[in-house]
Amino acid sequence: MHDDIQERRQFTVSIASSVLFAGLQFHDGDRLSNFELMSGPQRLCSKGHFLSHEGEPRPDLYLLRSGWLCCSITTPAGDRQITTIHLPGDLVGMPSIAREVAAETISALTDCVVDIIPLEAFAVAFRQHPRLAALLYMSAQEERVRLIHQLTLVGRVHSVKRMAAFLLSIYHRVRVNVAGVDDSFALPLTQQDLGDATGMSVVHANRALRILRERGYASLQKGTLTVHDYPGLVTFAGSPADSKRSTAWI
Amino acid sequence: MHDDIQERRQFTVSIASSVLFAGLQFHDGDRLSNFELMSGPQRLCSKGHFLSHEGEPRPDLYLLRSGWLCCSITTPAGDRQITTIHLPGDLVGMPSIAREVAAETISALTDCVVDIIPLEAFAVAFRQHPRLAALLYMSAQEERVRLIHQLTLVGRVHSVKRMAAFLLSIYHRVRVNVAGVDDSFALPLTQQDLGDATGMSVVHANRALRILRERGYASLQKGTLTVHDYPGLVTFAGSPADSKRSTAWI
DNA sequence: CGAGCTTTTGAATTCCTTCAAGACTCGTGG
DNA sequence: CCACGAGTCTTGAAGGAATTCAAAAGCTCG
Repeated sequence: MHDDIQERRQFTVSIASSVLFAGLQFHDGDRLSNFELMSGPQRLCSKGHFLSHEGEPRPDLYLLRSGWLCCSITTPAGDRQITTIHLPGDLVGMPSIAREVAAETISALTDCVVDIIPLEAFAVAFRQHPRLAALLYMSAQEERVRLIHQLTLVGRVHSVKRMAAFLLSIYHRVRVNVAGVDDSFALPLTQQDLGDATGMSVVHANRALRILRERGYASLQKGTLTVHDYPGLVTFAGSPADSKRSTAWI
Repeated sequence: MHDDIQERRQFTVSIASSVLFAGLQFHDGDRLSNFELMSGPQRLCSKGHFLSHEGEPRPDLYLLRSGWLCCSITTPAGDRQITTIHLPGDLVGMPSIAREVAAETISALTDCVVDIIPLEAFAVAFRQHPRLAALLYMSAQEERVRLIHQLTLVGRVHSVKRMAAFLLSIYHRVRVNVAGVDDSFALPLTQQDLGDATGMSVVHANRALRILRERGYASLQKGTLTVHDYPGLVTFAGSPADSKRSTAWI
């Protein structure tokens, strides 16, 4: 199925959070226009504002063009759990597609630009572009794996290692997604956000960060995350190596 | 897109964990045979044994015919996090499809019968049965929502409510999936399993269950879960009401 | 330049885990 | 049929981990 590929095009747009499609190449017959049908009117969302709220009927779907977003859920007790961090190229809001009401609140960590994707685009994709549909499906599964790992982290790993693993997961995604990132990059998350993502209080998030800094693994200062000792951090976090993606069945 | 549906068929098989397709009806043109192409050789797995292990290359995909399965991840420290409970009708092992290596360990909570689904079946589904592919996609998104809720539970909800919400989530799934279930049904999970699923120790799981029993919400005895006060349990757990699924875009 | 958000630290408290030990259950083999 | 052992359930007690409370200092943006 792979062998007949002659002309290829490289995409730089990722589909669904955390899945970068840069490495994937499409048969030319698929055409870049597959993606075009998925773009709609643009929308701006400035830092701290919301794209949609949990419980809202018929939420839109977005393709994040620039900036960082995060998705979160608020408990009846008023606590917030951040479930996903979205980087440019991510498809945002997909989980709610199978529901009548938005499953998550989507908020902007920085100023953002998004395309609003018409629902109809997906119907077209599934009817007429099976390869694209299959890739969308794979990226949804990839996202499930990410959530499974996050769940394991939050449920079973102590705070400092948890913070280490979480920072690493973002670091990895940013490195693939964004050009010119070295050991240091802008991380637009407050310590409150880090706590809400890893399931700990702000105070404890701060202490976890301090320990990581003191041990020389990584430090977060003025919105910049610097990884001082990458191998050490990986060993300390004990996070499983990401295995490569397999697309053979498509 | 919906209007031209004349003859319908009702399926009783669910696709992907937690998503029951009983309520969905297919256009007759889709044919039940769409499902046939997804069934392969059967395999038995007796209680306590494993269908596949985390890290194993090229794991199989399964359709669970009877029995209960669970998927889990083991941390470097040796702790286990149960990520999903699978009921009959569930598609099991999908998250690993996008990886070269199994993301989860799949183990049998009871004696089980599964069909092994050839990978090729999915390629066929996406190429030739777009409606089926779209439904598979939706169920993957549904599963993401379930994971998001579980993550929120584990990260942000105190132990007793967490246990209550977890039991409720299983109760709901069992009620839709299995015929003849009333307020009482066999729950093949040990307290260790409940702890591993909700991110608490066995001892604490036991205490959480005791409190739920003492307050008259629900009790788990000899492998049977009995919900004594459903409305009370729902209120106590504070779990968000499941909104209906929307399939309009297909 | 001041208000509000964020970061940081200490101290007290609460929640949860670990350890330990006894009771119970269930399947197995004598 | 009973005894045994492994796994499960249950409870108490001690210790550890994370939260909450509180307060000060730093930052940022209008």
